[in-house]
Amino acid sequence: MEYNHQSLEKKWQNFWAANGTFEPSSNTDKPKYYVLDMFPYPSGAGLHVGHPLGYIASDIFSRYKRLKGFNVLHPMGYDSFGLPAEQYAIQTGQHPAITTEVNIKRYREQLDNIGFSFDWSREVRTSDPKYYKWTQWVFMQLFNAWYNNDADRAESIDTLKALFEISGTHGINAVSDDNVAEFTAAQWKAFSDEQKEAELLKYRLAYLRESVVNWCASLGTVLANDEVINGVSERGGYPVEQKKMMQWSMRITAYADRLLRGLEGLDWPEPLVEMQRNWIGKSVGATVKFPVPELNGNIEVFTTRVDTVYGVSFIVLAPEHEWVDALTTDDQRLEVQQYIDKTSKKSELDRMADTRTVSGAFTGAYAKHPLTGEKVAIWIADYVLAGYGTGAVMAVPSGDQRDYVFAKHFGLPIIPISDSQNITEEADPNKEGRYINSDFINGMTYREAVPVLVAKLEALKLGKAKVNYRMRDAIFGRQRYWGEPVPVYFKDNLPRLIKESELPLVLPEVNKYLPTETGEPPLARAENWKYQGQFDYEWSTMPGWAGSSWYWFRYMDPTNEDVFASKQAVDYWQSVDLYIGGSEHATGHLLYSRFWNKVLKDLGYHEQEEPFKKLINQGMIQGRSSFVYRVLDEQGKGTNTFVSYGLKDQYTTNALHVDVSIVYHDILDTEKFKSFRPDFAQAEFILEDGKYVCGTEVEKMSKSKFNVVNPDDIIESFGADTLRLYEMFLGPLEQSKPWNTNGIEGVFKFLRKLWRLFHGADGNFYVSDEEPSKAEYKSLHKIIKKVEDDIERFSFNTSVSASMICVNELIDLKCNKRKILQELIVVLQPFAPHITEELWALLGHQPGSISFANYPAFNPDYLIQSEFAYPVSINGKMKMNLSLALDLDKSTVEEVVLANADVQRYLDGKNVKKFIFVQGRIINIVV
RNA sequence: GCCUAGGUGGUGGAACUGGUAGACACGCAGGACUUAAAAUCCUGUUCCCGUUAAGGGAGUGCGGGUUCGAUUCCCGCCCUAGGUACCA
Repeated sequence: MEYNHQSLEKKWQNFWAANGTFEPSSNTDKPKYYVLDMFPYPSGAGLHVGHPLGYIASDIFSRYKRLKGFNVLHPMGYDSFGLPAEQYAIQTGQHPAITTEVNIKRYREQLDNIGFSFDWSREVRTSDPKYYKWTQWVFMQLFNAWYNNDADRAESIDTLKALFEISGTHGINAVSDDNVAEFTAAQWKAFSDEQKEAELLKYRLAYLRESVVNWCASLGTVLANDEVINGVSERGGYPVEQKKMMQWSMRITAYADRLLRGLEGLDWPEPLVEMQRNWIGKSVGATVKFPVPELNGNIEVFTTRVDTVYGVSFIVLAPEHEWVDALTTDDQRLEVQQYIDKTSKKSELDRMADTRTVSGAFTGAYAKHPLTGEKVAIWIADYVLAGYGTGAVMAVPSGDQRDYVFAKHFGLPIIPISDSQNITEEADPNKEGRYINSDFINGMTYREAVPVLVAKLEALKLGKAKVNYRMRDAIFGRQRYWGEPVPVYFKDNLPRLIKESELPLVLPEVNKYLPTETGEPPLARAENWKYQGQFDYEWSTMPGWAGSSWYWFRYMDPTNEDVFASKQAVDYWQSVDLYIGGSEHATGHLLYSRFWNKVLKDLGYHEQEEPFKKLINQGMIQGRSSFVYRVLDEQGKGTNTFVSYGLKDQYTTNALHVDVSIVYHDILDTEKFKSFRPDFAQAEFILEDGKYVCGTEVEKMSKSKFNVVNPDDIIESFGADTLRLYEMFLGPLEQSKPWNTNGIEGVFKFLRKLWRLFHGADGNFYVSDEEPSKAEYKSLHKIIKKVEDDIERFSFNTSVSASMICVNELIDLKCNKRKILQELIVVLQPFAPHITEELWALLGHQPGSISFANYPAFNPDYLIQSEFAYPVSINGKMKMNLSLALDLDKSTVEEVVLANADVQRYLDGKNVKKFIFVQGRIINIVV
């Protein structure tokens, strides 16, 4: 029988599904291993060939781990709440649940074709009420928690209430809103229920408060910072403006430092760790207060260079700073007001694009320098951001380039503060010299000055050491329909949780998926949707990241109706050992997941500080578009003639995308092209060498560019095993690369050769029971070692190459020996599961048992010593590698050395006096 | 600007801690089989010189350095991709 991938692959996919082959055993002594993929949003376009890249890699690793004796959890599901389904609903009136269901079905079919070892019995969908019941439950845990800085962990809100009962706010060290009240235990007890709730809300990890948000009018919703790219929405690219709104937020800033520290122990790609570090943006410095006698208060600034405080020659406030109005003198009022008007009109984009122009306005007011007592002018300028630090900076023109430019532009003093500064052209922020013009720190170095200054400011109560973070609390509400309802109702204008027993709070039906006429979110349209028939529910829904911020727990125990996952399951599976997904989630999903994981840990639901131990970012697969060149006539109109790529420069042409499915090795199938579009039916071609050559370009895969390659088509022609191997063979997993079907025949041939190795010319299966030769064992054990090493370091492209070499060698040796092939197919099983299952069964093993066979043990004795290169030193210092010459068993050590040209050259005729051996190897040569 | 990754044949890419650069595959060229084509198999394929060959020279973005030996390590520069940006 010839290699028939179509029947063979279907057969095994059905077998695996029918037998639940990949459900991990619940009762086992095997060590556990949890392999997770970032679950997809099921979009209407279906999968293209780029989507499964990471899934194939994780599947190879999962299968490999099973062969290595692990109890592997490898689940899959759908992140099925999201904007596209809702946009579609708005346009068509179709309920998003229906669209989602259809899309999921299509995804599932496509995924099934590839032969993954997912345990589908554990599938989760974030839009399923049985699932989002627990997303709502997690929200409740966050609502019912506060962050105790002294314990450095979240605690139940009940412990905070208890502390208030005993001593009021005295001694509380919590992460909270800025505007918390101070009160005694007696005052607390005297508070009304509403007052207490209002106060507690300022401490909860999930809280409601008025905040400046990224409002996207086109999408009709607010967006988190990571959903805004360059001032426009990540989805759709619509403009985003700043707006004050009552919003649900998550107090992720409470975890800033733990999120930062936790990065150190993770086996994650360095760029990704770096991205999270930058996002958290820790800066260590100090706050300094500049008294303003007129207002009977202080302007507080944050600085990382408190040592430059004597170089302060003015203060700059953000135009939005709350004191600007009160500070501005009557003389300056007009100018200040004009400046504020001007900057507030600038969009976020303009403000960023325009970083070169210096602008600002003087308020007319002065503050007192905290140490010298001198008058310091107060300015406003839009280079100071209201949202970072205190929204005010102390300007040190000699040490900060922006302050320098500003001072030069407005003619403000520039005070040098260090004997090593050169400030004739620009600011000089170096920390090398000793201070000048700096009163009591004159002559000190940077290291000496900082602690003394901080101590002095603290003694004066005009400053203290402070750590600042760039990360903001995460906005949690979305004014959209297709998301988890927030399990909250309003009583006396204050949010209250519904009871746990009332979960899930099911998404109500609405007549339209748009905001109401009064601008309320779509959920406000739901009729008779009131808690206990009288209280309004929260109308905003949770953001897209809610459901994905804890889903790895649900896979551990997906059908449990009593808890999000049983204690037993959580204790067993612990956390994800290997997580594979794209790096685009660096500052969104991966940060929020770590946050929720830590909260759930603090509240005692599990014991893992981090959810994902090892992370791999697979690269993106781009499309490779093909072009034809239409000749234009003298009026610039398109003719019916198309010129081949190599000759196009002789004509005036315009390039048109042509469907990649009618192009083979960049040669256009001109007949198919004629039926590609009706107006091409009469097309004529100017050929080169009798062929029409297409131009190519690497672009994003998209329908409009006709460069989408559907995995189903590849599987139809070449099979799932070929697709899997080829995706891996394409290059390093982490690297982004364009899809190019051109090379796929190479791996297809490889599988066919493997098949033919077991089959005689008559097409019958045939293996020999003869004892394999030394050379045959060598081939086998080379691949065992190579593939094992490569899988462990996720170098799948090289393991595929090694497999090809091995099969070629066995073909040259005409080896069809049972002992060799049996182990070879186990090694190949993770990559090409279908063909190997078939061969395994043909060898007489129980069907399906290959998935849990033992990975063959590597035996170094089968390899000659030359395979082990090792370094050798000469006279104890020089290192060289003797791998080349040790091939011959008969060689004496002298012969070995003399056979190596490099060694000879180095020895340069000198006599070898002595060889130093350790464990039968030369490690040193003395001359 | 800053951070991170990378730059190797016609193409995708190998070379794991410095040790025969270009594995493996695609493509291309030639050959076998065939009336022919497809499929399959075999041979060759970094570039330059050498009629073939033997042989020689150059070569991993550019310029230096360390080393017996550098794609690999160090210094300076150029380019590409991703991230980030008045963050005080």
